[in-house]
Amino acid sequence: MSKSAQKSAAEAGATAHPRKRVRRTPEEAQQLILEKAAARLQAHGLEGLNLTGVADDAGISHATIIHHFGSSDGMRQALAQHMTASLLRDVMTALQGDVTPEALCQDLFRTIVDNGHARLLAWLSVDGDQGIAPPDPAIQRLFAGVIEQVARVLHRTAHDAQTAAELGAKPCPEDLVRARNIVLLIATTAVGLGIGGDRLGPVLGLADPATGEFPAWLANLVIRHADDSALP
Amino acid sequence: MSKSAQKSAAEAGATAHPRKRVRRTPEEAQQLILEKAAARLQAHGLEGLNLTGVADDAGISHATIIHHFGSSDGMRQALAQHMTASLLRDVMTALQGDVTPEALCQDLFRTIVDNGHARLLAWLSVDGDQGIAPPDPAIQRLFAGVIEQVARVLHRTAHDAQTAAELGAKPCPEDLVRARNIVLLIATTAVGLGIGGDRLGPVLGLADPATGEFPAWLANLVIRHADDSALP
DNA sequence: TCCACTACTGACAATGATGTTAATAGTAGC
DNA sequence: GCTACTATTAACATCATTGTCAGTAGTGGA
Repeated sequence: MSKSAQKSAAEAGATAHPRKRVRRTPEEAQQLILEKAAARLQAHGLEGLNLTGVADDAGISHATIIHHFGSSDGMRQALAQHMTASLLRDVMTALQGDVTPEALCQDLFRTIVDNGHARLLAWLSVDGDQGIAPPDPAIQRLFAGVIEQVARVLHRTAHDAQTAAELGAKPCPEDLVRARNIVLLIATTAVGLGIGGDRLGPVLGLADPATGEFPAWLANLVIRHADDSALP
Repeated sequence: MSKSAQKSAAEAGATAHPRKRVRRTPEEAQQLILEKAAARLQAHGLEGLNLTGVADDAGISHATIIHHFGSSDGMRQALAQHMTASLLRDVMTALQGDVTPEALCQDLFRTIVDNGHARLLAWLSVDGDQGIAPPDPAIQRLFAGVIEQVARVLHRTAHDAQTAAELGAKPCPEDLVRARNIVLLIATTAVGLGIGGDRLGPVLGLADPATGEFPAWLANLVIRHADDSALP
């Protein structure tokens, strides 16, 4: 039981001096808290994502976190939304650039596994007071953008039509349907890898599923299937 | 916060009578505990999977669980192995029967989502003292069997060779490689769906990802790709 | 300068989970 | 029946975390 890594440099002195107060705007305070929370998640896993731990790292009292997020669960929900949005923005950028699907999958899986997105989502799903909160509108828009962009890539791959005009045009409905399925597949796979990949891989004879050849295989599978029609 | 559903019928009287003791063999006791634990997991989610809760449901004291499994974490590890083995046996049976891949995927996903396999794995990965324990030899064998059987199905689909002789033969190495990837893909997807499927689906415009057409789409994608060669 | 507002804090209470221990009670073997 | 063994138990001790509350201290606006 690795119940270490608590309490940062704060309160090293013997006599408990009242802490020097720093007054921030609510936005600044929330930003600071989410920053430290994300760092703790990555460094110590989810058990490090508690009020006192995050508060210590941020140099504030845990009551302050409750003040801003309402509860411990509120903090984690906010962090999940924060991380998801950031991740989706990265994916969007990659999709708009000239990153190959293989490279995108590899990057995405590695990021999710390393940064703990999957585990945070898992925690919320498992222990959260209200499960995973419904994504806010900004995240919904980001997802919609990713789907649309994937549909464009599918269309391009299938028809070899690379003119700027066609790429800018609205994707056709069939491509959108495929894109939805593909995004769901990639997202769920990423979460699954983040949770059980390190155990599942060795059992299946695949050393490091999140960074080995599996992501490339998956990307290839999805892309090559792009020009197939729907179910027979 | 549904913090109810604690304490079963036990100890309803005012005066705390000493509990009637039932002495079981260790196997019986462990069986009973795992049974009640699985039921609690399905009914109340993971927060119901604690010593006192399971003990109350089983009509025993929580110290008994510690006696048999060493710790709270030990109980959950054992439950994970128990459920995984049971699930793999079901998959094996389905693969050996004449179940279509689409139906198999749908069944598998629904089972995992409903029974909480994914969430339990998630918990172990997230909060477990030692993460997810390495699968025991029995589970390793089950996985190997599933991979081999999937390889056979791939071979059959690709070459249309349905003679009993060919089906019984050892699968060729390329089929095995594909089977490994496919099993990993299906497994991680199942876990991902169990964790975030209910939130992810609506966002992506897919109502019920675990039981809708997504599983069939995925099975189809995997099977139709079976005769493709490796990465280009 | 003063004042209202609120971000912030320390101390406390409540909770609930986990694990330990010494004692108790079934049960198998003699 | 007696005894050794151990499954089982109640009570206790520990611990972490969460949340509350009344008071404190920065800060912007008058």
